[in-house]
Amino acid sequence: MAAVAIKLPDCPPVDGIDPCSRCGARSVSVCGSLAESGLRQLAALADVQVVGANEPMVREGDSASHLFNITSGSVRVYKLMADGRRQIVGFLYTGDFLGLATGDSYAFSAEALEPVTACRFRKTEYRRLLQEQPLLEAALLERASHELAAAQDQMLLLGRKTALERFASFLLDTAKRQRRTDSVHLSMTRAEIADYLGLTTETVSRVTSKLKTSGVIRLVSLNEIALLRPAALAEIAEGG
Amino acid sequence: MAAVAIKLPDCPPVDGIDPCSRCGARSVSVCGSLAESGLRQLAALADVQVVGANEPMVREGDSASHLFNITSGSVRVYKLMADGRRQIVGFLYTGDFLGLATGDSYAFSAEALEPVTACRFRKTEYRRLLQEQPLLEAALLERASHELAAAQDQMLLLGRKTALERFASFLLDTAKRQRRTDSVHLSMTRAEIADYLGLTTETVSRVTSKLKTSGVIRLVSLNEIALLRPAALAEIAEGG
DNA sequence: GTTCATCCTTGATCTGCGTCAAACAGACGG
DNA sequence: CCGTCTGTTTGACGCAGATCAAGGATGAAC
Repeated sequence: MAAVAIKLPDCPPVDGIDPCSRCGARSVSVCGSLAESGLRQLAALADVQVVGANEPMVREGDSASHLFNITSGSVRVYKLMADGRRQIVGFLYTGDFLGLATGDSYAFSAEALEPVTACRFRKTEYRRLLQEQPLLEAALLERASHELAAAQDQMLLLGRKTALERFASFLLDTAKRQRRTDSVHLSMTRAEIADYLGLTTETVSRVTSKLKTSGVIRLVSLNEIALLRPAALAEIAEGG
Repeated sequence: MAAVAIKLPDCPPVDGIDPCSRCGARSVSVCGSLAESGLRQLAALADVQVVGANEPMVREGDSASHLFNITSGSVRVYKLMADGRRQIVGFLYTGDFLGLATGDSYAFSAEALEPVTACRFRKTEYRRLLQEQPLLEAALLERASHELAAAQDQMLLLGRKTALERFASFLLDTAKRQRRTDSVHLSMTRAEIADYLGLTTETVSRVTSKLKTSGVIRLVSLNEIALLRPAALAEIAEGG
């Protein structure tokens, strides 16, 4: 089934009942930078989109007509080579923005990892709004800066870290993004972790076992990992 | 010797003789987005900095007090691990902006590859100017988007490409940034190329020889490579 | 509960690139 | 011109992680 896009009714100017004001993602999104009036303008441009697990949101090469703000769920963003090699360039969660690194056409594909809701904007309309809302533009620039810094961390990881260091870094980073310190929930498969870390499924499985055996982590379930010794994990992640 | 920073005299409001209007980098920099008045404001904030080859511009961990616009020369931007492993996350050339991916402190070091001139700005002052000059902010956001897309390409390269594919990609990308199609000038050493591509000096040397032997490139000198068959190089870069 | 499909783990073997080592080539000062 | 220094190239060998292969766990459908 294709992703569903529902056009919201134009927001009536009644404080407190527009969709954004009740949106749980607002505090962690770029739209959190906007005041009432700006928020109403933004809401007027938004399609609320519901995407089922493993359904596509954008496809590499397609004309980059839309931008997205993830309001719940998680997303894999990846690039493919002609022979099928895949590099996942990021996982997105509630509050993340999809479409920053975009020219005329998308340079990546994005699919829901688990059911996703997102606000979808026409790029042209969003651009126009940015001109009127410098706070939103500043928030986007801030977000882009953080993503760029994260991308540089990932380059260090992919270019210079060992398999064990990569996985340790991944666990810590994911925990941090989930605002947790002693456990991580993994909404992706081992194969997806591998394609994010520049490894294979087997290697991810092996380093998981290694950390388990050495008492640094514990598998509560397949997707839930307890970080028993976060400091040791950090030490490993930095090559210590 | 430490980098020299010269404070420019406040620009007199005489058209045509302020430093920016004669700056060769303007057309390829974010400041190209500014009109006369904005440009004068920007010039008033700028220190013109001259940095000798291999001298530092920013050091990882230092408080991120300045931003830079490279007006000539080239720069290596890199991250280090505790044991000395280095990942070069980018090479900067004329027109490039240094400091986008920056929080409170620099997450990378940057050093001149060859003698560099740059406009240096206090971050606090630059931020204030951004609020008054939405065109500049938009240009920066645009720049950040491009860098993010480039970072994703680099993740694919580091995570999934072979040594030969990495080097071919590097040659094409560098040629493109130099607006050339049939030759590349390399202002960095083999070791620096290696640290950019997640390889070793020896491997870079070996793949260079391989491309040379197969007639795809020719070494005009150590730093000047002729691209004899650019299409073949592109094919290799994409894994074809 | 049973069946099926998907995902995960573990073991054996292979290989691309790293490591170690040595010769070679420009650049520069004297 | 020669010696020195730094950077590059090439060869021999080793290893981290890929590949190949086989079981084991998990969960959804019925």
